[in-house]
Amino acid sequence: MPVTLKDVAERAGVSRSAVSRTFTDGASVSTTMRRKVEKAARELGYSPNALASSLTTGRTKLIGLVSNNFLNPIFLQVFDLFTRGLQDRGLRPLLVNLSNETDPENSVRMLRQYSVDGVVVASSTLPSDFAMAFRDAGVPVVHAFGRYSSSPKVHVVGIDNREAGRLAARTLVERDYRDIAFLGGPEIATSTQDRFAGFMSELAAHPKIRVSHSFALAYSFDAGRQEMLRLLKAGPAQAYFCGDDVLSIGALSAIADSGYSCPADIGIIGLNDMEMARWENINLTTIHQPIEQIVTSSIELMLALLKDPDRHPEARIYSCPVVERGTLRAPA
Amino acid sequence: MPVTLKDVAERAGVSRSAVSRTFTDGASVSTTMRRKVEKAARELGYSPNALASSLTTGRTKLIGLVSNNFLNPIFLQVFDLFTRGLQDRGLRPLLVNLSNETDPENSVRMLRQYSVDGVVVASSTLPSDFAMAFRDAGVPVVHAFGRYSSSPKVHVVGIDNREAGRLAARTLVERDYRDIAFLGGPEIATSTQDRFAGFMSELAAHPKIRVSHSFALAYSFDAGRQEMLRLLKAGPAQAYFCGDDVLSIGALSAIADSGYSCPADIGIIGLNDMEMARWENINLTTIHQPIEQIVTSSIELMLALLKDPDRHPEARIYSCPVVERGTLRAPA
DNA sequence: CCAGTATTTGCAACCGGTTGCAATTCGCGT
DNA sequence: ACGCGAATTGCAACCGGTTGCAAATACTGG
Repeated sequence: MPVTLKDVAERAGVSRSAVSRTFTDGASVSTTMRRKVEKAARELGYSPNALASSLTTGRTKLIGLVSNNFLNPIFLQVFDLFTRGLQDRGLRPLLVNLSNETDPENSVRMLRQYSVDGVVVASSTLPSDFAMAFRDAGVPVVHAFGRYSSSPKVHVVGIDNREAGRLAARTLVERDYRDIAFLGGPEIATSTQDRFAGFMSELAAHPKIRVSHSFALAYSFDAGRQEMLRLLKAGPAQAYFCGDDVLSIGALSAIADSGYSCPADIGIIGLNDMEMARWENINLTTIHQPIEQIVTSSIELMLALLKDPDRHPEARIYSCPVVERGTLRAPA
Repeated sequence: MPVTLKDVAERAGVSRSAVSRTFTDGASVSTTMRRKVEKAARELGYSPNALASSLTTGRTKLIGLVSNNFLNPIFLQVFDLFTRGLQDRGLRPLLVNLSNETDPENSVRMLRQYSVDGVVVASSTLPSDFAMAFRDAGVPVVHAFGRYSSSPKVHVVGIDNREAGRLAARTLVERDYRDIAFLGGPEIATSTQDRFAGFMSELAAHPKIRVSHSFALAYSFDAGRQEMLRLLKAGPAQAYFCGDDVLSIGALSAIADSGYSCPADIGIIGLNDMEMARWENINLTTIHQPIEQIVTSSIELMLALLKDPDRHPEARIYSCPVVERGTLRAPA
């Protein structure tokens, strides 16, 4: 049923190589030949089989897009930007959902079976083992939203989560909160670990300020709400740095339900600045994560990596401004 | 670098066919042989090249997942469920973002180049031409969230948007609203057209009720907010059926900002029941779209279609209950 | 018009697998 | 130990392309 190279060759009365060459740019074909072949191809509705050609060229133009955060609203933008950016450059995203997968091996095997040219791991919670497993399998890999390190083992694009933690702490201190807390995401998420570490390190310089911390079970509305309900019962702090925006919104809903008011009684600062954070009914003060830059940069890095797979691992880190909205009181 | 069938065959001292057979189930291999081959394969770290095999078998297990709604929060669940569901069945989603694509031909060509086994179009706004273009190219296709028809031209899974429009109208009437309106999504979206038609047809039976309508430019927060601001200035109705949840939330924010209150002054009912609708700070009364059923059913239908591509087109329609929350006053 | 070089074309082998067919080996009954 | 059918194995062709190489053709200047 599908029309192949051979069909076109026969119809045009030329060799198969000739047809192949008119469809690969940079090959030597005369204009006469090209016209003949294109005519035949058009008449037959031929388009070359990308997979078959990948066999000899060794490139599929397939890029594995691996994540485990499918339910976090931040990923709307991430997926939109990745899919658009990749296909604008002639690459195709092959999606892998890791939601309940712990072993990198399976994904590595699967993506190698489909001989992807490269893999983008998009997750702030996966340990770097995941990305390294791909690297070790010889597949170019970029870890977007990955853990920052001064001597990265794989290519990383994202933010410095420790710095973000420090920034959150500074922001709360500036606003004269004296009893503050970290409400983290799951403790195994590298982003939570780093944000926590940064938060604490900044506060080490302020011994007068009371600091506490706890962790929610997931980066989700329900987990944030539940943890905040618990904290409210036990006696809440004056302000919280929440692990991310969804968590913050869960916390906000708990606060409202318990008869407290934000920011009058309790302040909240989130992280991500996802679309919903600016919705007036939410209006969350938060640290902006430059999604677009991160995605664009990841794609560019991937492109460079496809050209030169042995590039030395590199960390591309973008800075995060605080976005002032309505869940923190004004600076002193 | 990558290890192939031949390498394994040589190491195990057997023919290439033998190796191939131990990796395709249903083939005749003795236990001795299988063990030998598996040992060699393990030692070499071999895993078969899915794309190469697709050349002869004619199946890639690749499924094109095509959409243009990447920024609508409802798609978090849609993508999560699709990717999980497909990969649980050994299929791989190849993502296509149609956001600024109007011509089906490009996508058809591209997906044929990658010889996908089937295509799922997931969109409530695309006209059915899109799905039909795939069908015409001989690719099994399911249109999830597509337009309902009693004699569908392609396989459709979703809701009956006209019925949803009628349900919305009934719900508003029951609550004794006498001046009501439809605030639709983009007028070219089939879902908006159908919801509008249903809404109006139900109200035809209530000549006493005042009805008006207008359309936002997109299914988005900003479009909803902007259109509602305009309506508020011109003199609003008592209650609105909004095209979908994001639109509703934009409208809510406009209402709050203009000093009105919901549901005291103006009632809102949305459609979709996306995750955020239940967030307490939003608490949107809405019509529930059974995402999980739709996705699961689409996948099952696709599986059936892969077995029997000539199956007669079928529409699978699921019903939508109203979810009572806080943006509509109580029934009379 | 011719030699000499530069382009264009086709042949055939190959990419990494699968599969029909015939040859071989196996298991079993006697 | 022998004969038989069933199960296993290898050969070789094929899937839809690409590409090195050599043959054929097209240009160039003298």
